[in-house]
Amino acid sequence: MARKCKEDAEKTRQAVIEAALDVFSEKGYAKATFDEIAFRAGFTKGAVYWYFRNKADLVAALIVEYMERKRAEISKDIPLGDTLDDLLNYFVLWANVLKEDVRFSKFNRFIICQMEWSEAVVSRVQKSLSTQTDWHLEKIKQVLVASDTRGDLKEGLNLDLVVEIVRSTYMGIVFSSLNKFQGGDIAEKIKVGLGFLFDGIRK
Amino acid sequence: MARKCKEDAEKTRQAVIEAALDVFSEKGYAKATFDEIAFRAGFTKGAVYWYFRNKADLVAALIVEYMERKRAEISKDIPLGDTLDDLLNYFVLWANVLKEDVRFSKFNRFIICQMEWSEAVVSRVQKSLSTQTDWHLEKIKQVLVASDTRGDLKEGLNLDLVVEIVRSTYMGIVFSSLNKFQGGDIAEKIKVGLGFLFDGIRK
DNA sequence: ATAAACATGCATTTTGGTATGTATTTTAAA
DNA sequence: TTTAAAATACATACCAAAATGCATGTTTAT
Repeated sequence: MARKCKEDAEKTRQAVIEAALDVFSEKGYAKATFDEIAFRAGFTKGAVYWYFRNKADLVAALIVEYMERKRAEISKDIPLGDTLDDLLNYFVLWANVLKEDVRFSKFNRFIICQMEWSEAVVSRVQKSLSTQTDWHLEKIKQVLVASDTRGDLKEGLNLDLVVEIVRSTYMGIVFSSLNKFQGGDIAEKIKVGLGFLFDGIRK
Repeated sequence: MARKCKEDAEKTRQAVIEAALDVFSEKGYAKATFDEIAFRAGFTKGAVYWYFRNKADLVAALIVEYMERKRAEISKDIPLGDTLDDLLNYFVLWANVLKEDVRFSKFNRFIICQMEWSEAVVSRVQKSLSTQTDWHLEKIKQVLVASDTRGDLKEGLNLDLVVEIVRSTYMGIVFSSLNKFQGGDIAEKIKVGLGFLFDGIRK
C-alpha cells in the first residue's frame, strides 16, 4: 500500500486508537503489542509507529483524546445553576454518559483497573488530566461557596475538605461500579449516594 | 549456598515477598523481573522460582498474605456495637492502619494504581478478596439493619443500595488519598466524609 | 541416602524499536 | 500546464535486548 490523502490519514490514526482500546482492554496494557493493535486496525506495525513513538505515547494519546472529546461533547449540557441540586445533576449527567456510551465506559474501566500508571504515561497525560480534574473541582467548589454564602450549608464547614470528599465519593461509586463485581445502575447510585452526602452538609 | 532449616526457609519466602512489593512499587508490575526481586531479597532467581511458579503466582501470594495478615491483626480491635458511630469508628480504624503502617499503605497503593488486574491474578486472588469484601459488606449491612430496626434511619431506604454506597464512599476516599495528587490525613477525611453520609441517612 | 533449598547456566521466545523499501500525493519550478 | 522533486503514509524485514522458565548443579539438613 502507500500514501493516502489527509482525511484517510486521520481515519487511520483514529482506527489505530480504537483498536488500541480494544486490545488494551482484552490483553491489558503490558501484554498488548503493536503488531496486534495494527492488525486489528487493518494495518501493520509500521503504521502505528508512524503515528506514535512507543506504547506510552499511544496510550497517552488515547487517554487525552477520549477525555477531551467527551468533555467537549458534554460541556454544552452542563447545568448552569449553583445549587446543590444543580451539582447533583452535573454528576448524574456524567454518570449517564458512562451508562450510555459503551466505548467511554470501556475506556474508563481500562484506565482504572487494567493499566499501570507508569511515570512515562503519567507525565504525558498529566496536563490533560489535571485540567479535567481542575474542571471538576472548580465546579464543585463554586457551587459549595455559593451555597455557603447563601447560608444553605451547615456552619463551620471546611469547604476545601468537603470539595475533596464530594469528588472522592463520586469517584468511589464510579470505580466500584466499573469493577465487574457490582453492576447496577451507576447513575442511580450517584443520585442516591451524593444525595445523602448533600443532605448531610445541608443545614 | 544450600539448604537451611525450616524456619530459615520461611524467612526466605517472606523476604522474597517483601522484596517483590518494593520492586513492584518502583518498577510497576510489568517491568519487575524475578532477577531483581531475588537480588533485593538477597538470593537468586532460583530461590524465587522454588517458591512461586511465575509472576502471577508471586503477586497473588503477596496480595493474599498482606490482606489476611492485616485482617487477622485488626480483627481484635473492631468495635462491637451496631450503631452508625460504631461503624464510623470501624472505618476510621482501617484508615488509621493505612496512615500508620507504611508497608500496608505501600501495598495498597500498589494494588490500586500500579498493577493490572489480569485474569491470571484475579482468579488466584478471588477467594481471598471476596472474603475480605464480604467481611466489610457484612459489617456494614449488620449495622444498617440494626439501626433501621431501632428506627434510627430515614424511612424507606433501600438498605442494600446504601450498603454499596457506604463502601464505595470509603473506597473512593482511600483511592483518592493514595494517589499522589492529594495527601492529607486520610483518617480525617474518612471521619468527616462518612460522617456527612451518615448524617444524610439518619432520621 | 535422600530430598529440600537454593545457585547457576542456558535456550527460547517475545517484542520494542529501527532501518529500509515503495507507492502515492503534494509541492513547486520551469 | 507539465513534470520533476520532495515529502507523506504506510509495508516489510530485521535486530538486539531481555526476560521467562527450565534443566541441571551443589550443598546441607534430616
